[in-house]
Amino acid sequence: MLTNRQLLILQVTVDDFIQTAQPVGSRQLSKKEEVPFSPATIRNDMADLEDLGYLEKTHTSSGRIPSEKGYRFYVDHLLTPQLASSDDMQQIQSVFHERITETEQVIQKTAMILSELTSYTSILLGPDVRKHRVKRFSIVPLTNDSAVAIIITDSGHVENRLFQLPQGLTASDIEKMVNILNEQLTGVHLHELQRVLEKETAALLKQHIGRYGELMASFGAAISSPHEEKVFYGGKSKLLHHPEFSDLQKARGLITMMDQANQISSLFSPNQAGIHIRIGSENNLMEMEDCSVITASYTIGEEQMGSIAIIGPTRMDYRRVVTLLDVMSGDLSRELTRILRGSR
Amino acid sequence: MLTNRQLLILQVTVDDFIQTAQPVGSRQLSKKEEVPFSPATIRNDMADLEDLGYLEKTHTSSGRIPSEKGYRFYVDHLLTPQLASSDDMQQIQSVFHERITETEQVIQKTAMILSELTSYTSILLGPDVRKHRVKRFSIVPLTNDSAVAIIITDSGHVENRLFQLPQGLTASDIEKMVNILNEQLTGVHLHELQRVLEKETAALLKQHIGRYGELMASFGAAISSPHEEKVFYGGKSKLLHHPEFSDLQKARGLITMMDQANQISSLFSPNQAGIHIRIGSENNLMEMEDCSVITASYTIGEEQMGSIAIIGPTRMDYRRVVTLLDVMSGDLSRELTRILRGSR
DNA sequence: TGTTAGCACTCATCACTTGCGAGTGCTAAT
DNA sequence: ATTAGCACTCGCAAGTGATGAGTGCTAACA
Repeated sequence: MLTNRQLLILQVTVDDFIQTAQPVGSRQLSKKEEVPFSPATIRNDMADLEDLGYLEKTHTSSGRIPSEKGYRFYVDHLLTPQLASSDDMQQIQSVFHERITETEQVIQKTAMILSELTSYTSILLGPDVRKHRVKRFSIVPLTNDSAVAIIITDSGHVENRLFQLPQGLTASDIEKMVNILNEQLTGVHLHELQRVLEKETAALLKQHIGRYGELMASFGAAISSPHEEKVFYGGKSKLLHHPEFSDLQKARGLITMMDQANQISSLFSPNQAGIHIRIGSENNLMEMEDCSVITASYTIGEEQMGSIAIIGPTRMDYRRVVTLLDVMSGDLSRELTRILRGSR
Repeated sequence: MLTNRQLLILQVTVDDFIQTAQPVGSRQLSKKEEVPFSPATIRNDMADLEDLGYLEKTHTSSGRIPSEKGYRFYVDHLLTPQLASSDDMQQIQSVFHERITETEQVIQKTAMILSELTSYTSILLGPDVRKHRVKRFSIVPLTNDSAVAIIITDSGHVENRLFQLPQGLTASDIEKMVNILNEQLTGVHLHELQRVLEKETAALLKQHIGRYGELMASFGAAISSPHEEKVFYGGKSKLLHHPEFSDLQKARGLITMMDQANQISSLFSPNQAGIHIRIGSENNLMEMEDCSVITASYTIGEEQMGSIAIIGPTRMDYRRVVTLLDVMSGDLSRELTRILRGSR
């Protein structure tokens, strides 16, 4: 069990390192008002903390830096909550001042502001489309042999797909088809779409539509091609301004990773409410060794919709980021809910 | 006027520098088969080329590197055309093998392949939506007081906007409105939409729809909020692998620039057909001092739709990139045209 | 007259040394 | 239990010298 003094020293050490990015020495610490002990005393405690695995040295005679375990302890036990400054609050509110005409636009802007406020990189996972329900189907023929299928969801999201029309399909065929689709598929989850279409709706279509086989081949494929979560970034370059990435190797690795959307999703805990912190190797990604990820999620109504994350160096300002994320995810949820569930 | 030997030496120097990224010395050049002259002769010619501004030295006793003027001359006069390798052709074709269900998807994939083939960064400007014409309007109410407006263009592109519904608007009001919009606005260019809506359609709507004022305030704003060209990147991180950007400053500058979409458009010549090359400072952008941009454009039918660009170091493999861009832009145009204009 | 060999000179780069300073661990005194 | 003192460690920056690739110039050569 750690003594009070050890707790204090650990906290101050982490705080100091987060601010300066320099190894923290005992002399330096003892100068601070909060630490009324001599360098020697501090050294002893630091040595203990090192033995316990909370601190590390970069070389035999350097100051200490927090280990991953140190950060973990700091985050779990030493992080005192904090109110967002009114300045920050104002910035956050500004996202919602303009008239909202597109959900994506709001999310993109949220990403930007977050990265601006934190000086780290933000990632927003767009609404998980597969959870949305079909509100309306529509098919618009473009040429003799191609058309675009449009799905509007109850969340106001619009998906569209090109598909080929078989020769000789009439306008009334299409009208019939749209009617059937709307009757049968309204209210179905997008991820259920393919299943329901094949098992239930197919038979009905077959009865009423000419050239059923060809039509379903291209339409079915178009409709069920994956509905993906979009990924929005804010301030990709922000990370590069922190000293831990002045190593070109690491910088490259990070940028490359961010370009590969598939890796990104592994950074998000699968949809738990609340704020989660993953430190360094806890991300299970080589490129993220020196990074921490803090995630939150936003909701529409009661339903979990998407996630917000901030990526920063392990030496990031956890306290500030946690508060900002907390406020931001709350406001975003409230605003989206207001618009899309206002009154039914 | 340059002698034949000087032309040769300039060409070989640029070629060599493009390959090695190292200043080219006279001894080194004289070893090549294509250059049957002694180092001393080469030195004399190089000195002349330097006086003329085509070559530069990094320091008093280093080899020569091409100046911007040197690259410009090389690109304008010494670049012999080249056929794409069948390997490259195959890769390019692969973009179109899958069934195409979304234009954006094809463009995104094009961006990826291009950057993969060149090892530079590619930028594709999506279709310039403002040039498209309205094919169909649709409005889907979400809740009592919000709805989503959908515009389908003749190119199969779908735009959607959220807007507020005034209290007490009936379903039949909306139906009427959609009918009027479709009658009046079909065939109108998207960039003309706001004008036509205000000048011509507004009067008609006013006659038939209750709560006209409130409705038009939110609907009009939603519809006319900018229809932007989307920007697609391929291989943002690719640039960082070239030695000219091992300087963190420059790398940061580039990545930051790429995050600011508004700067990007300035890299594209305003919609000229054919292939254009801008070298270093010709881009009028500080961050791009050490970069060249090669642009081409793609069309749907006869109409200029969007642009393709490759960003590489000034020391980029111009010949290869030009051929690849040429082939790719042609294929992309052909494929998009086939799908969207197949038969009317 | 155009080309080439020879030579003195320049400059970046790398390995090596050295001094400095911040920091440590240990021991003995308080 | 805490602190002062001291010898020791190590990273870092500045300085040194050797190396080699490259140059400009001049004189010889075909």
